[in-house]
Amino acid sequence: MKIKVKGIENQGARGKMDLNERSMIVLKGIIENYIQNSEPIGSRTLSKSIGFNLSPATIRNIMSDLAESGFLIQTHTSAGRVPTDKAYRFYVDSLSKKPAVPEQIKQKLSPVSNVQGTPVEHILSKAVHLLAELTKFACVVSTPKQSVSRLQRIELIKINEDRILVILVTKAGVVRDKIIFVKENHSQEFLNSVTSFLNEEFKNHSMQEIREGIHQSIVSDRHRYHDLLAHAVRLGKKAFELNQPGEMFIEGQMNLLLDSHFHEQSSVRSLIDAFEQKTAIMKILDDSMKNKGVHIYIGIENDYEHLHRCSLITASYRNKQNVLGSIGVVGPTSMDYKRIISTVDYTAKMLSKTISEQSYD
Amino acid sequence: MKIKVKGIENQGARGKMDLNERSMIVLKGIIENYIQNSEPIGSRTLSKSIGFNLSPATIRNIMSDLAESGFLIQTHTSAGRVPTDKAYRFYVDSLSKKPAVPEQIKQKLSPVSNVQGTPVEHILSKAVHLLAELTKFACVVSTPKQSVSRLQRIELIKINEDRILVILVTKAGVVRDKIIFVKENHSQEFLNSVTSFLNEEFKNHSMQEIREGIHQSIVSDRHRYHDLLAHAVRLGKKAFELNQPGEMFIEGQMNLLLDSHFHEQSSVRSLIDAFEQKTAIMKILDDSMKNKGVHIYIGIENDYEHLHRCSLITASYRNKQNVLGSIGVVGPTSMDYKRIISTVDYTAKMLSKTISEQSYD
DNA sequence: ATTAGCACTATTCATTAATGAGTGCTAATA
DNA sequence: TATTAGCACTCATTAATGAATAGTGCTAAT
Repeated sequence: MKIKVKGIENQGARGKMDLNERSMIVLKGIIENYIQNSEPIGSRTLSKSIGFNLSPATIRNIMSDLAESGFLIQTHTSAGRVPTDKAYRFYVDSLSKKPAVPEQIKQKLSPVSNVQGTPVEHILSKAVHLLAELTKFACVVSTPKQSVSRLQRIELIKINEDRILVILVTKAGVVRDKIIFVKENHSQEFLNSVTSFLNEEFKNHSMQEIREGIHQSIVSDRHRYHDLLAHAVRLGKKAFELNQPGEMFIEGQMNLLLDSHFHEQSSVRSLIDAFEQKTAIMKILDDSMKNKGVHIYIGIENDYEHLHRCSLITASYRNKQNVLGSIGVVGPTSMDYKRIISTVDYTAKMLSKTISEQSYD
Repeated sequence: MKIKVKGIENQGARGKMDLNERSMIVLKGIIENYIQNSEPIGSRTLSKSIGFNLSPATIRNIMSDLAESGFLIQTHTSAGRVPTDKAYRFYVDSLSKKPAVPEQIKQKLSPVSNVQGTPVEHILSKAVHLLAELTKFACVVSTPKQSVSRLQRIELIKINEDRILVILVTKAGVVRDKIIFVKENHSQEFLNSVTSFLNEEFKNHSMQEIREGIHQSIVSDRHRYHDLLAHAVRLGKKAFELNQPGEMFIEGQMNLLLDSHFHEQSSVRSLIDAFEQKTAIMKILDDSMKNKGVHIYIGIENDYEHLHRCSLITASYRNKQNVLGSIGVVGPTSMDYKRIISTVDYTAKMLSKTISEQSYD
């Protein structure tokens, strides 16, 4: 991932820098210009706009080298050169890790924290909405993962002879419900016993732990409960089964189709597919939950082919205990990385703060 | 809304029909062709495609009349004519109210009914997803209205000294949660008393009724409860306050931008705006809940200016007791009304059936 | 009342030429 | 030896032109 330059080691007239560094400047110049204007810049214009005193011809040589080592490509013979994914990768790696967040953006995102007693889903959807408005790209957020979140409370409510409504409240403040079907006709009183047993036993444990431990935990308590026990095992098992796939909110998809980089028929189809299937983007969001900080997936780095012309900037959000989910931006590879990275980072932090305050601890 | 024709009353050679009826046939022909091909049809081609033996010249005269009475417009002097909103209105009004649903569509929608124990939101999102896939337009569905749905159960769960989690379960199978903030530090036991009081008092009542009646109902019971009462009033009031705006799921927005009718810059902007704001579409969905059956809003008939180039086809869905919400399609005014109407109608019915089965009765 | 025929109009498409941005190479330069 | 000026070349974009086409409107004949 290092820049490769033709093997000339001479220090230039201005002493300070070798060729290597100089070509980095040129590359950066090209990238930033392309990000701004979405069109290739010529050697002449670049030679003026760049701080250095370099003639167009020299820049042409450098550009030629950069093209050879895979940082630039030409769409046709006499067109300017355009950055490749490799170039963007170099660019974002060279950015200082913590870009400042403009005050204006902070202002616009402030409504996220202004949510007394709203369900987590609403906070998420507000956040992703604002993010889309700010970035003018498509934005996604995954809802808190059930498996890692810890149990605050479980309720079993009898619906009729064979149906029980299960409500799971997690520490993260997420309420999940589902219906389970049973063969025996339990009374609500009986369900209440089971409920308090399950609450007592499993409060503060993660869903994952509960699913894994429910059998043995109950078995070890066998002498305490009798008839209750067998049923509690059965009900609990069903209740804690997670059968809901992770959800995802999407906003601003239409912004993408407006973007000049996706004007071709084929790109549009790809995008529609990517957002219709959801699984690919979901996987990336899941992946980004593994490590802290902002994650950047540039073009071809995405496993999913339909996203090869996109970059994704994601960051996980969390409460005090756990990483819960991820929020991110999907845009063209030529997006303004500085701005988007800082915005996503800030949004994720706001989200974490807000949700932590709402969490049930 | 009647067709206006130049006042010639003579019965033609083929006897059966006067001019009025004949021009209707012509109009219908133009509309159906335009729906199919998205481009104006000429008098010559139309004269062949139409069943009648009418010369192009005659058709031109008729078209001229239709244009004069506002059913057709010309984009430029020598172009074919294109149907106006008025024409589409005539067209859908002339359709038999119950078009058949193709078996293929029924097949594709069958997954909607295949949902053991899934929350209503998931059913809705699956339905709207499939509808978008089928119609290739943008589709929307509103979540069940809180106000009309009847209470199945309320739960009050203590979170900490000043926060209580309220869970409302409605007969429709919707679970809503929110946190309320209180000044007094109630024990969970106390909350349990309040809970069972509220459940006993208000089960099977609509949220609307509860909100209106909570005061007097409790007052009339004053002699039964003492300290409990004052608090129950306070808590209940907060608990049943609806502070969540109606939600809406959207799918397939991107399909619209692919459509040739929205290729102009300005149309695209309008669409993005309409889907970003949501309120306008939400209002239409709400409106369509008032009456049974399929509702059709054509172009200019929509109050919201940004939707003037769209038609909306909506239908409400319900459980056994109440109308809950609406599902609909947003497409160009030149959509294939026959197909879309029957598809939306069928989807709404499937949805009603599925949700009724899941409802808690 | 209907229709054939013709003049008229506007779009669309392909062709052409002019323009211009940008590169690659070579020879001159510091 | 690195840099630069100069020039030829390529390719895309644009505008202008003209032919072909689809369609109407009107008038006169049926």
